[in-house]
Amino acid sequence: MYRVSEFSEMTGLSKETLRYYAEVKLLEPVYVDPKNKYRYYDNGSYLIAMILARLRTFNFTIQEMLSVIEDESFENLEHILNEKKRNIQQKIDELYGTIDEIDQFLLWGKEEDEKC
Amino acid sequence: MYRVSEFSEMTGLSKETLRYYAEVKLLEPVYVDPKNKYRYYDNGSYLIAMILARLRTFNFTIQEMLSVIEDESFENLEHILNEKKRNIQQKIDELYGTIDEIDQFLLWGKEEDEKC
DNA sequence: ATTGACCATGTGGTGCACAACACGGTTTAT
DNA sequence: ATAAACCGTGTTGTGCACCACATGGTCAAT
Repeated sequence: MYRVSEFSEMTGLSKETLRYYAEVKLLEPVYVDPKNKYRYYDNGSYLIAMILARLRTFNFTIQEMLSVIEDESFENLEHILNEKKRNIQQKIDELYGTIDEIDQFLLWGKEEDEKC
Repeated sequence: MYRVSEFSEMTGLSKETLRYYAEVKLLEPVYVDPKNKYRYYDNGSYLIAMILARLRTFNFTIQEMLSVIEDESFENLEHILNEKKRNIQQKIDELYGTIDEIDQFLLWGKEEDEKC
């Protein structure tokens, strides 16, 4: 059983982040001392925290992470990750589209120059 | 000289957006009636509003638009647009990086499966 | 003169994921 | 016992680009 400070160092998630994750039911402490209200985490928490930290680097939102966690067996994790990949690809396509638009705009500027 | 409502319809920028753009000195009305405080725009404003609307579709931030507008001759516009293109390309590269990371994570999951 | 459409200002809210306090209680080490 | 280190809650702030009021004044047409 680890207290927040220790768990924070173990996982790389700040105390505030841990508190927030508990608040949004993303990663709740396994035990809360009724006297202190001190929150305790264990090795199971650690495993989940590691996954969450990873998902965060994949730009997962809290909602998306919740959908991963709610499925305790992680059966859908692969599916969700593939969906995420498609989302990212879509963003990439949009960005390429923006580059195209900028190119057209630049081209339009040149044409105007020629007219003058 | 156009009043906000008319100018809003002409440009596709909402009244609130116009007000906000005036506040941040991005597009100020050419004339403000001292009695009314009514704000008036003209054809010059229209040209600038069109450019701003365009830049907005290119995901320009207010600060970036300001840097475009401050240079009244638009001499640096081409340069700024090219810089923007590089920024976008960088974001695209990052997103591809994220896809790679997800792929590695998925691969790691498969290896774990094999061990079991 | 009255009604409806227009205008301005000021304030608060939006979404996201926390960070940064302040305040007060608790635990641990000396 | 005392001080340092830790813990909790609650509240506010952050950045961005607006949107949505509420309030009160103004303009145009009838």
